[in-house]
Amino acid sequence: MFNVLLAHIQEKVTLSVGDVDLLKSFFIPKKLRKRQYILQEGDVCKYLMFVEKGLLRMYHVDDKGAEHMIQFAWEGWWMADTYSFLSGDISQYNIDAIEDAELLMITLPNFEAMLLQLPVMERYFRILFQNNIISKERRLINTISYSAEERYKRLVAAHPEMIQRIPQNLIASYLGLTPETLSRIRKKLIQS
Amino acid sequence: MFNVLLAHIQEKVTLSVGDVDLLKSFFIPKKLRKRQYILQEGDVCKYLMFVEKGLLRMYHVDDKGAEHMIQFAWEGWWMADTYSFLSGDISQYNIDAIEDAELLMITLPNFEAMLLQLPVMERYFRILFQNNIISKERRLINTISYSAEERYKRLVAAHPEMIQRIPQNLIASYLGLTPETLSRIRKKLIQS
DNA sequence: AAATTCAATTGATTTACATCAACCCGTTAA
DNA sequence: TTAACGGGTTGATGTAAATCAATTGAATTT
Repeated sequence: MFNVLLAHIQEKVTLSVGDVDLLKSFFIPKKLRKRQYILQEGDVCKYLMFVEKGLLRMYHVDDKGAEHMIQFAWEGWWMADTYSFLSGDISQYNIDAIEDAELLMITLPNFEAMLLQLPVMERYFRILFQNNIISKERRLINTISYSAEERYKRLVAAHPEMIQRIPQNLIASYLGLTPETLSRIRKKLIQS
Repeated sequence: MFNVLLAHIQEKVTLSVGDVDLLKSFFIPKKLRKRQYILQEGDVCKYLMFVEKGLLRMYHVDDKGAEHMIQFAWEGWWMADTYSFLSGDISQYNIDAIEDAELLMITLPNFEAMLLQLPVMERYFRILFQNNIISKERRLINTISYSAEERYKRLVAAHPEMIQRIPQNLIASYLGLTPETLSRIRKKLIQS
């Protein structure tokens, strides 16, 4: 159950055997069926979630009812509305499962306790957040600087796994496009 | 010289008098004139920079020579190409001064030494990076989900200081717009 | 104070992408 | 076995924002 999480942490920092047991005690395991919500707009995001298995998406629904994909997370990724989780304010976002999933979840009180009792986890999360900033920045540059076609090509180059695993209409939304536009772009790229 | 930085850190964590002296020793002060580069595309970002005074911008230049503003930083903000700084790879970005500036800079070796010698700074940077993720996520949602006019209105509401202090053509670029489009949006909003 | 550069505005035109609508295919389900 | 649904494609049309171009005004430099 904790295999993926422990591997992920031990890539970045060192844990003793005692640390591992203590660490595990802060988490709650949870299984999700495909299409099942774990966070809905208007609720507070009570957990930081690590994906042991499966695939999640976080998305925002705008005034016109259109969905905008913020993030995907599969094995080895964390997922949460960071702002809602840390502040306790209600979330603007939804999180649900694209594929059946197994999660390890931690509450804010447990997260804070964990950081105090296992100071090495401050380092783990600092590094994790660092990397997160880098990838968010990249994505932002891409959306601001490039055309739809270039954005898609860059995504294929940078994250081919995403293209394979995630339905095309969700990829379109992630790129800030309609499904029709992405379909036409792909057609054009295949032909040339 | 260290007033703004120390206040910023002590908002988030507690430093002893000894800590403060040690902390200061890791930083290099630097003054920048308006228009002066501190990072150019193709160079490695050697420093994490804290702005004590003045105003900086980080931007990306695309294939067609167009500039895209990634971030602004004034008193109390950190600035760097995080990826280049941490990885040592060359940067795709430029950083220069919009107004004369005074910086406190730290190298990667000193950054790492600081985190080891002052573990409380792990916490400070974890919190800093957390907040950074939240604001990057917000900006991304805005660019993906809203029209040009709505994006501008949301920026005015969220960061009125930015509108006052930063030239309009740079704001346009930050929003992913041409200066002409932003000018027309403003005209329309003033009239109504 | 003249000259040069930089920033903002306005108008005319173009274009990338969205929207609307119909249709197809494969899966799930009644 | 026939609906019903989700996901993808294709075509016709609309529109928000980009591009191109000219003008004015501010700010720097000489």
